[in-house]
Amino acid sequence: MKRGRRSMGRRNLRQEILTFIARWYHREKTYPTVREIQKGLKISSPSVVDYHLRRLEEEGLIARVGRRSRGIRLRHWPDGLAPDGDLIPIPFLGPIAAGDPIPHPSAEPLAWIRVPRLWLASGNDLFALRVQGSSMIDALVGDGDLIIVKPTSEVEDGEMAVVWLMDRHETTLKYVYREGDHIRLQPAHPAMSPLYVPAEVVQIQGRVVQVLRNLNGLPLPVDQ
Amino acid sequence: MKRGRRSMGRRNLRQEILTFIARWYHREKTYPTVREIQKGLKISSPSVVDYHLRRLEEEGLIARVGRRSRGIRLRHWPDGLAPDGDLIPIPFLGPIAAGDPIPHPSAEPLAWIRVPRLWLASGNDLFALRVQGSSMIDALVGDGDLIIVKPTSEVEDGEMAVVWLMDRHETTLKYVYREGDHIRLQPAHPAMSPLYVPAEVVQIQGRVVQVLRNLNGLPLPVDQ
DNA sequence: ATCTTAGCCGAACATTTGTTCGATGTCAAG
DNA sequence: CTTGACATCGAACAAATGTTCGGCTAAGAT
Repeated sequence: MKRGRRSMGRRNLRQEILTFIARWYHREKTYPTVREIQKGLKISSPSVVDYHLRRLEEEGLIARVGRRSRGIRLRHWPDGLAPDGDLIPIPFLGPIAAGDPIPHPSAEPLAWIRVPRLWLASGNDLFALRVQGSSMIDALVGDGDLIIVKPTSEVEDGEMAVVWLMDRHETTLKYVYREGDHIRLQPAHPAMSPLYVPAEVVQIQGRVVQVLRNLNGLPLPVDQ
Repeated sequence: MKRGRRSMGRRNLRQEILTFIARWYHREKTYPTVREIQKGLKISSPSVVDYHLRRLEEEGLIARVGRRSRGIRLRHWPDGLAPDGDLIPIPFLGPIAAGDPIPHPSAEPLAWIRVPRLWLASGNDLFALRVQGSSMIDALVGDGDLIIVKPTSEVEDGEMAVVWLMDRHETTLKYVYREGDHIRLQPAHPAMSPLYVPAEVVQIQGRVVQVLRNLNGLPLPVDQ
């Protein structure tokens, strides 16, 4: 942006128009007209707005739909103003208890849960499970909590993993630390002591990405 | 000159219009005009559409915004067609630790967190806090967790409340049960024993509606 | 200096769009 | 049959909206 134009206190109308459109969309659930932009930003003439809209369209930041009213569409949303619409559906694979292995990630989902995309770094192959019973309470996960898991067989030290202990036939949630040929499984609850087990008996099933607990009475909407 | 519309299968135009609007909104990210509805449903005149829109407005199913173009708004979405877009912004009021009282609900929010509306029954005056330290671990709430609170001074027996203990100057999260002139404060952790305190020292600050824990590395997006 | 370019301005034009109006059709209840 | 409600129809008006046009300004390039 080496536009010489900026020297004196010039307003950056292009940017203002973009965020105006985004904010309008949030408030009104629809896009503004040219003249609504004009009034909102105290611009003298609709032609000025049109002028900038054409530029923004050339830059690919917006699109315009024919001659229709409210024909502006945002293609790239200003920071922090991306529309709500960004929920990603995550397959819900069922309940999980200490005694059971987790369902295979490719299993047929029983339902879908929608989570704001912003909350999740790794978007792709996540799945959700509902914890049954109090067996995972040392991970601060209670009965009925929903956990979102990224399936993987490798985790970094210090990440919370879904672990299958082959010797005990047991699924638990623990922070994982490699220590030589053993693995330290550290409960999230600070008062609980860690478990040291040989690496061979530990099968990492996935990384716990998120824990959701709803005390509404409502279940987290794992349906339709 | 009579045209069409025999007494055979009367169409339910009201309903058709509603779902047409919803589908249009999904496809176009904006609401249709009267004439777009007319063409889409092959209605002969815009006045017919207007007629039904008025009725739908009387029934409270839609709202219309002045004389503006595309001024229709759906108030009740037909089944299954509600837009994903339904995140509600909740004010984030700051950190909370055992030693501190919670911020006043009307305080200036430090940030906003967006939560799917479906997850929350009581929509209106919720706010979010970030738990600091491990002092609330007997509520299965760890350091860094985000809790969403509905401010109220009354809770039902068995609901998890944000409690201010006046005698100890302490905030905790407990399940609350009234027992005579005492109150039983029950930790979520089943191994922990309950606390019995006189009703006078208990100040209910709110009801805990939701607990969110993110193990991504990312903080839960608590930004504008 | 002149030229060029991005940006601004006001007015006008051409559609699109919301809304009104009087008339007609349909059907069930009285 | 008559009546009244609900629904439809075509046409038109008036407001809104998208778009164009000629001219203007300021600043950098030549």
